[in-house]
Amino acid sequence: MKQKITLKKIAKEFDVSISTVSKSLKDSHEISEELKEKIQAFAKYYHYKPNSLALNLRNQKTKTIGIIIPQIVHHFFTKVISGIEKIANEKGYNVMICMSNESYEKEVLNMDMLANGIVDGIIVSAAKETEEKGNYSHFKDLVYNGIPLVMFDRVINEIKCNKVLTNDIDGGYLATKHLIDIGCKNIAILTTPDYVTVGKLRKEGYIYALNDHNIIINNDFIIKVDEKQDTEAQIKKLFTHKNSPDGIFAVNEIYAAIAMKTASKNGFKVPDDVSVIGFTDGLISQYTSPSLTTVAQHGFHMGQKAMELLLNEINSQSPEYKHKTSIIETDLIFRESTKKKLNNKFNYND
Amino acid sequence: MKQKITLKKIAKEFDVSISTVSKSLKDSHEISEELKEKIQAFAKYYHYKPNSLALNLRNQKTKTIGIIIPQIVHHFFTKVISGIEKIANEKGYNVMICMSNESYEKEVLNMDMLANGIVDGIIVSAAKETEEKGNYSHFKDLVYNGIPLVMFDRVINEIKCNKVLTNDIDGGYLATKHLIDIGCKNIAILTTPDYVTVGKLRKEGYIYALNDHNIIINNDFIIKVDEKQDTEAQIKKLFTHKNSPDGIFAVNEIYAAIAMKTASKNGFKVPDDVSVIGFTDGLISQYTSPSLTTVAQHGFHMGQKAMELLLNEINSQSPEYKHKTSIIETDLIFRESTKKKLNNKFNYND
DNA sequence: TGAAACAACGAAAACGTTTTCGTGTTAATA
DNA sequence: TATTAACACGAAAACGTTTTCGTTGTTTCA
Repeated sequence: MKQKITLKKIAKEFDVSISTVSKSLKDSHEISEELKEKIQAFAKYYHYKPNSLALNLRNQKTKTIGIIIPQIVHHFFTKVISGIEKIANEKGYNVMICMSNESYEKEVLNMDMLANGIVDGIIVSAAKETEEKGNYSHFKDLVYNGIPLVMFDRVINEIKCNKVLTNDIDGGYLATKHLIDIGCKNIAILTTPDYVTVGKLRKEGYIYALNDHNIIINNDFIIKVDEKQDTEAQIKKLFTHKNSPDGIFAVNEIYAAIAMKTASKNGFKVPDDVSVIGFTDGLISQYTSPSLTTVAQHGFHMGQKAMELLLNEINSQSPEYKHKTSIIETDLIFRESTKKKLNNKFNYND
Repeated sequence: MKQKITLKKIAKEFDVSISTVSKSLKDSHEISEELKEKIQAFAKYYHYKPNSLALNLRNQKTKTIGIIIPQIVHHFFTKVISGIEKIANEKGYNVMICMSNESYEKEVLNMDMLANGIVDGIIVSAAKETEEKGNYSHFKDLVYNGIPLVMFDRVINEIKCNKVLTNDIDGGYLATKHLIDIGCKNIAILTTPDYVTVGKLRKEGYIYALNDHNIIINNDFIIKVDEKQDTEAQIKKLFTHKNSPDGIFAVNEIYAAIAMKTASKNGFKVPDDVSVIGFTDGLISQYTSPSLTTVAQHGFHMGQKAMELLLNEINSQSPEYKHKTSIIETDLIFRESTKKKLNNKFNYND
């Protein structure tokens, strides 16, 4: 591999000192116009670019931030990344993305790697395994070392850092209430095991909504999907029961899509026999048919907010920076997988 | 922000030299057991980790590779990233992902940024704008500077570097031939403008297949989707024509999904009235209904291959490394959006 | 003519490592 | 007792920058 051109090499070429070259390229008044021009021309010809590593080392900052996400093949996370990247770019920052693949060990590894000087701050969404294990010492170390940190979506309460989260409870409530509003009586939920915080919270919203409307919770209608098993088989139970649901709230769009397919296969029409509502406004929701009514999570906005909070902390000089938590509200997007609202009587709740 | 612990600080603490500390932490035999233990304990207590920037600068390599992709909210690209990341990880490399957002300028910017020492090699898929402009000097500079480079999917022929590409012509051929095989006579294609190479190639495959089966090309059936306009409106023309297609080949899954919706809206049933086949096996293809027959592009595999080629070049000492081109074949995935193959007569082509 | 000002450049430190090559002390050997 | 080996450590260079603070040699002014 060809050797890159450096200040030292230019210096040798003109038989001057490194300082002189550096100053010339910065157009310093200390250097004669004549010499400057020659050096600048030479540098340009050889495409001289200062070595970033050296600069970063000297400046003790890299203008790079790190992101650790559980998965990259995931619409929501890529939306968040886009949001982060937009703000980062506007402020002259670069972005380094790492994947934990939902593994605790990889999350720790990535964090160690990022924390050793190569980034000015870190944005992370916790791996499922981390949430399951409950071992958060790597986050604590990060905070202890004073490295700016923002957690988003899958945040950990006991870590003192900036946080950006979806109002999951409210989202779950909204979704469930919408099913109630359109006349559903038997409302099921497809959720995750409780250690996945967002699933748990969305389920709480579901329960609040049912309680508020005096609907009795039916535990047969709460399906905690185990992803190690066959998802469809677990959902199928809903339709083979004696009383099947007329509304389904899925905490993500994959579960919603599978629910719609499973419903069809078992002779239930969406939305006539059963209304389905999802969470996260991804591609599936838009392009499946019937298209999916869903709770929009505004991932792009979350990313922007996360980056803003991170920049705040990075640029804050004060040693006892005050961490912020930003809650992003959800919105319902009405599409074809839920029945239209009944308009033949007044709805005092509106 | 708290100051990070460094060799220098440890050295001062024990009133020894930096070298002694460094050697102690590397468990060098040159240092007495007694001192080593003390220093190691101290370092561990304060979570000492060598500064990566300093190490990278010294070693003249970073064990990091850069990826530049046009978009991140895109199933195929995230699949490729996963593949790259898997191999990278196995070999102890980290991955830095940048987005060009299909912009030539951002592509150049990202490349300049990566090329200044912070990565050992770069994997890139060109932005649409770059393909449109035809200005490839940033790639040439990279190669000129001897920085290992792999291009994938959207590759540029005249750049001398490693390449990984989908057999797009063959994929287009396969898709079209399948439509012919199931009995379609009027086959339309939804493609991109010609400057998007992959779209152009897939269209070529389409044309080859039609020619091979003596079907006359109908220019009304070749829709080059202009994404600045309303996509659905452009597709709708197909169904309002006097003779509408009974088969549609879409060069990506979004176009396919929109085609299916548009067909439905205009009273055409999929697959009974019109069979639809897509390209790229993404989430939409799997979860839409009817689920989409599609040409699988094997993004994960492409990513793995790209990383392997890159590592080959990085680890190659020889100055005139021989670049390789790896072509990844496509596969048809049969689902519900195309009619079943007719089995009532022998098909000698099978 | 002497001091002061200025122009044009170089030396060196600093960022944090690793590693080669000393160097001084003690112990073993001839 | 003189030489050598082993031991335990330090100095310094190197990676590539930037920047502060000299250090020259020339010019200006009283």
